[in-house]
Amino acid sequence: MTEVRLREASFLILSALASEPRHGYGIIKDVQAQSDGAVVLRVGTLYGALDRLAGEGLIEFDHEEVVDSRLRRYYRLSAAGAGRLAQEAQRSARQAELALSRLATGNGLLA
Amino acid sequence: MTEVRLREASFLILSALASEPRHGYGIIKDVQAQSDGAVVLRVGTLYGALDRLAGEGLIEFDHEEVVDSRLRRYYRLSAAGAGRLAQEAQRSARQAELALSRLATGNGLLA
DNA sequence: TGGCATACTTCGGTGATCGATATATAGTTC
DNA sequence: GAACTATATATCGATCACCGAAGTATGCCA
Repeated sequence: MTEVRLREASFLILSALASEPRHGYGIIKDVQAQSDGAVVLRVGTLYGALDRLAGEGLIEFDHEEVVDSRLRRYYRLSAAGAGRLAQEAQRSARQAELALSRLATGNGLLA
Repeated sequence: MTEVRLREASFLILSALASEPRHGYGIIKDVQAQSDGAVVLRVGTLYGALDRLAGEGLIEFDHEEVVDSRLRRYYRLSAAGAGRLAQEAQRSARQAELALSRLATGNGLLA
């Protein structure tokens, strides 16, 4: 376990890129849509995380394009990023399942 | 979204207490067992988190006992903590499921 | 006697995220 | 045409959860 765990924001960014390459603002919108508006990814978090994730090789620069005179910089998930995301998602799912089963096992804590 | 999200360590602590009241060292052991040894909760993280979670009303002091001349301070999950854990676990499970389904939708990223 | 497991305390460091500010274009509403 | 919202990226100081390490102490086992 020297491996550093993914924070939630990083997880959501990788998840956003798992469906298709997206640009920064598109990632923010996807994360918001993904969670029914519950999770708002801050720009300060996003652009910092994008640099870091690219540095770790989990995402890659895809291409740039200009739409309505505005630059869009697209990123895609790398193979390493996909593997990492899959691993984290499985771990996360196991933890969630365990927590829910423990809560359900009549300890009277849940109404 | 003013609500602060649970970090992984805090989630695992609440999950450990979801089955029964435990003392600090017992929580560390449970988290380790929960994850087949993959997640090691550090003592510095634990005792800090315990104070914080108690301050937020998510866990409560249960009782103290002395076993083999060593003090054990037990904590239990509060009703608020159980609700919060359930909510976080459901959100986490949804996110994990979505990420996995996106990865599986033939983007060629996963071998 | 030395080592390992148990058990809690404290505290400095780090880094991911927050929150705010900045710049710029396009479209909408009054 | 002024004001506002949405789109789009950049930057930077502050915060705080978590890490990592060291300390104190007891009991058990070889």
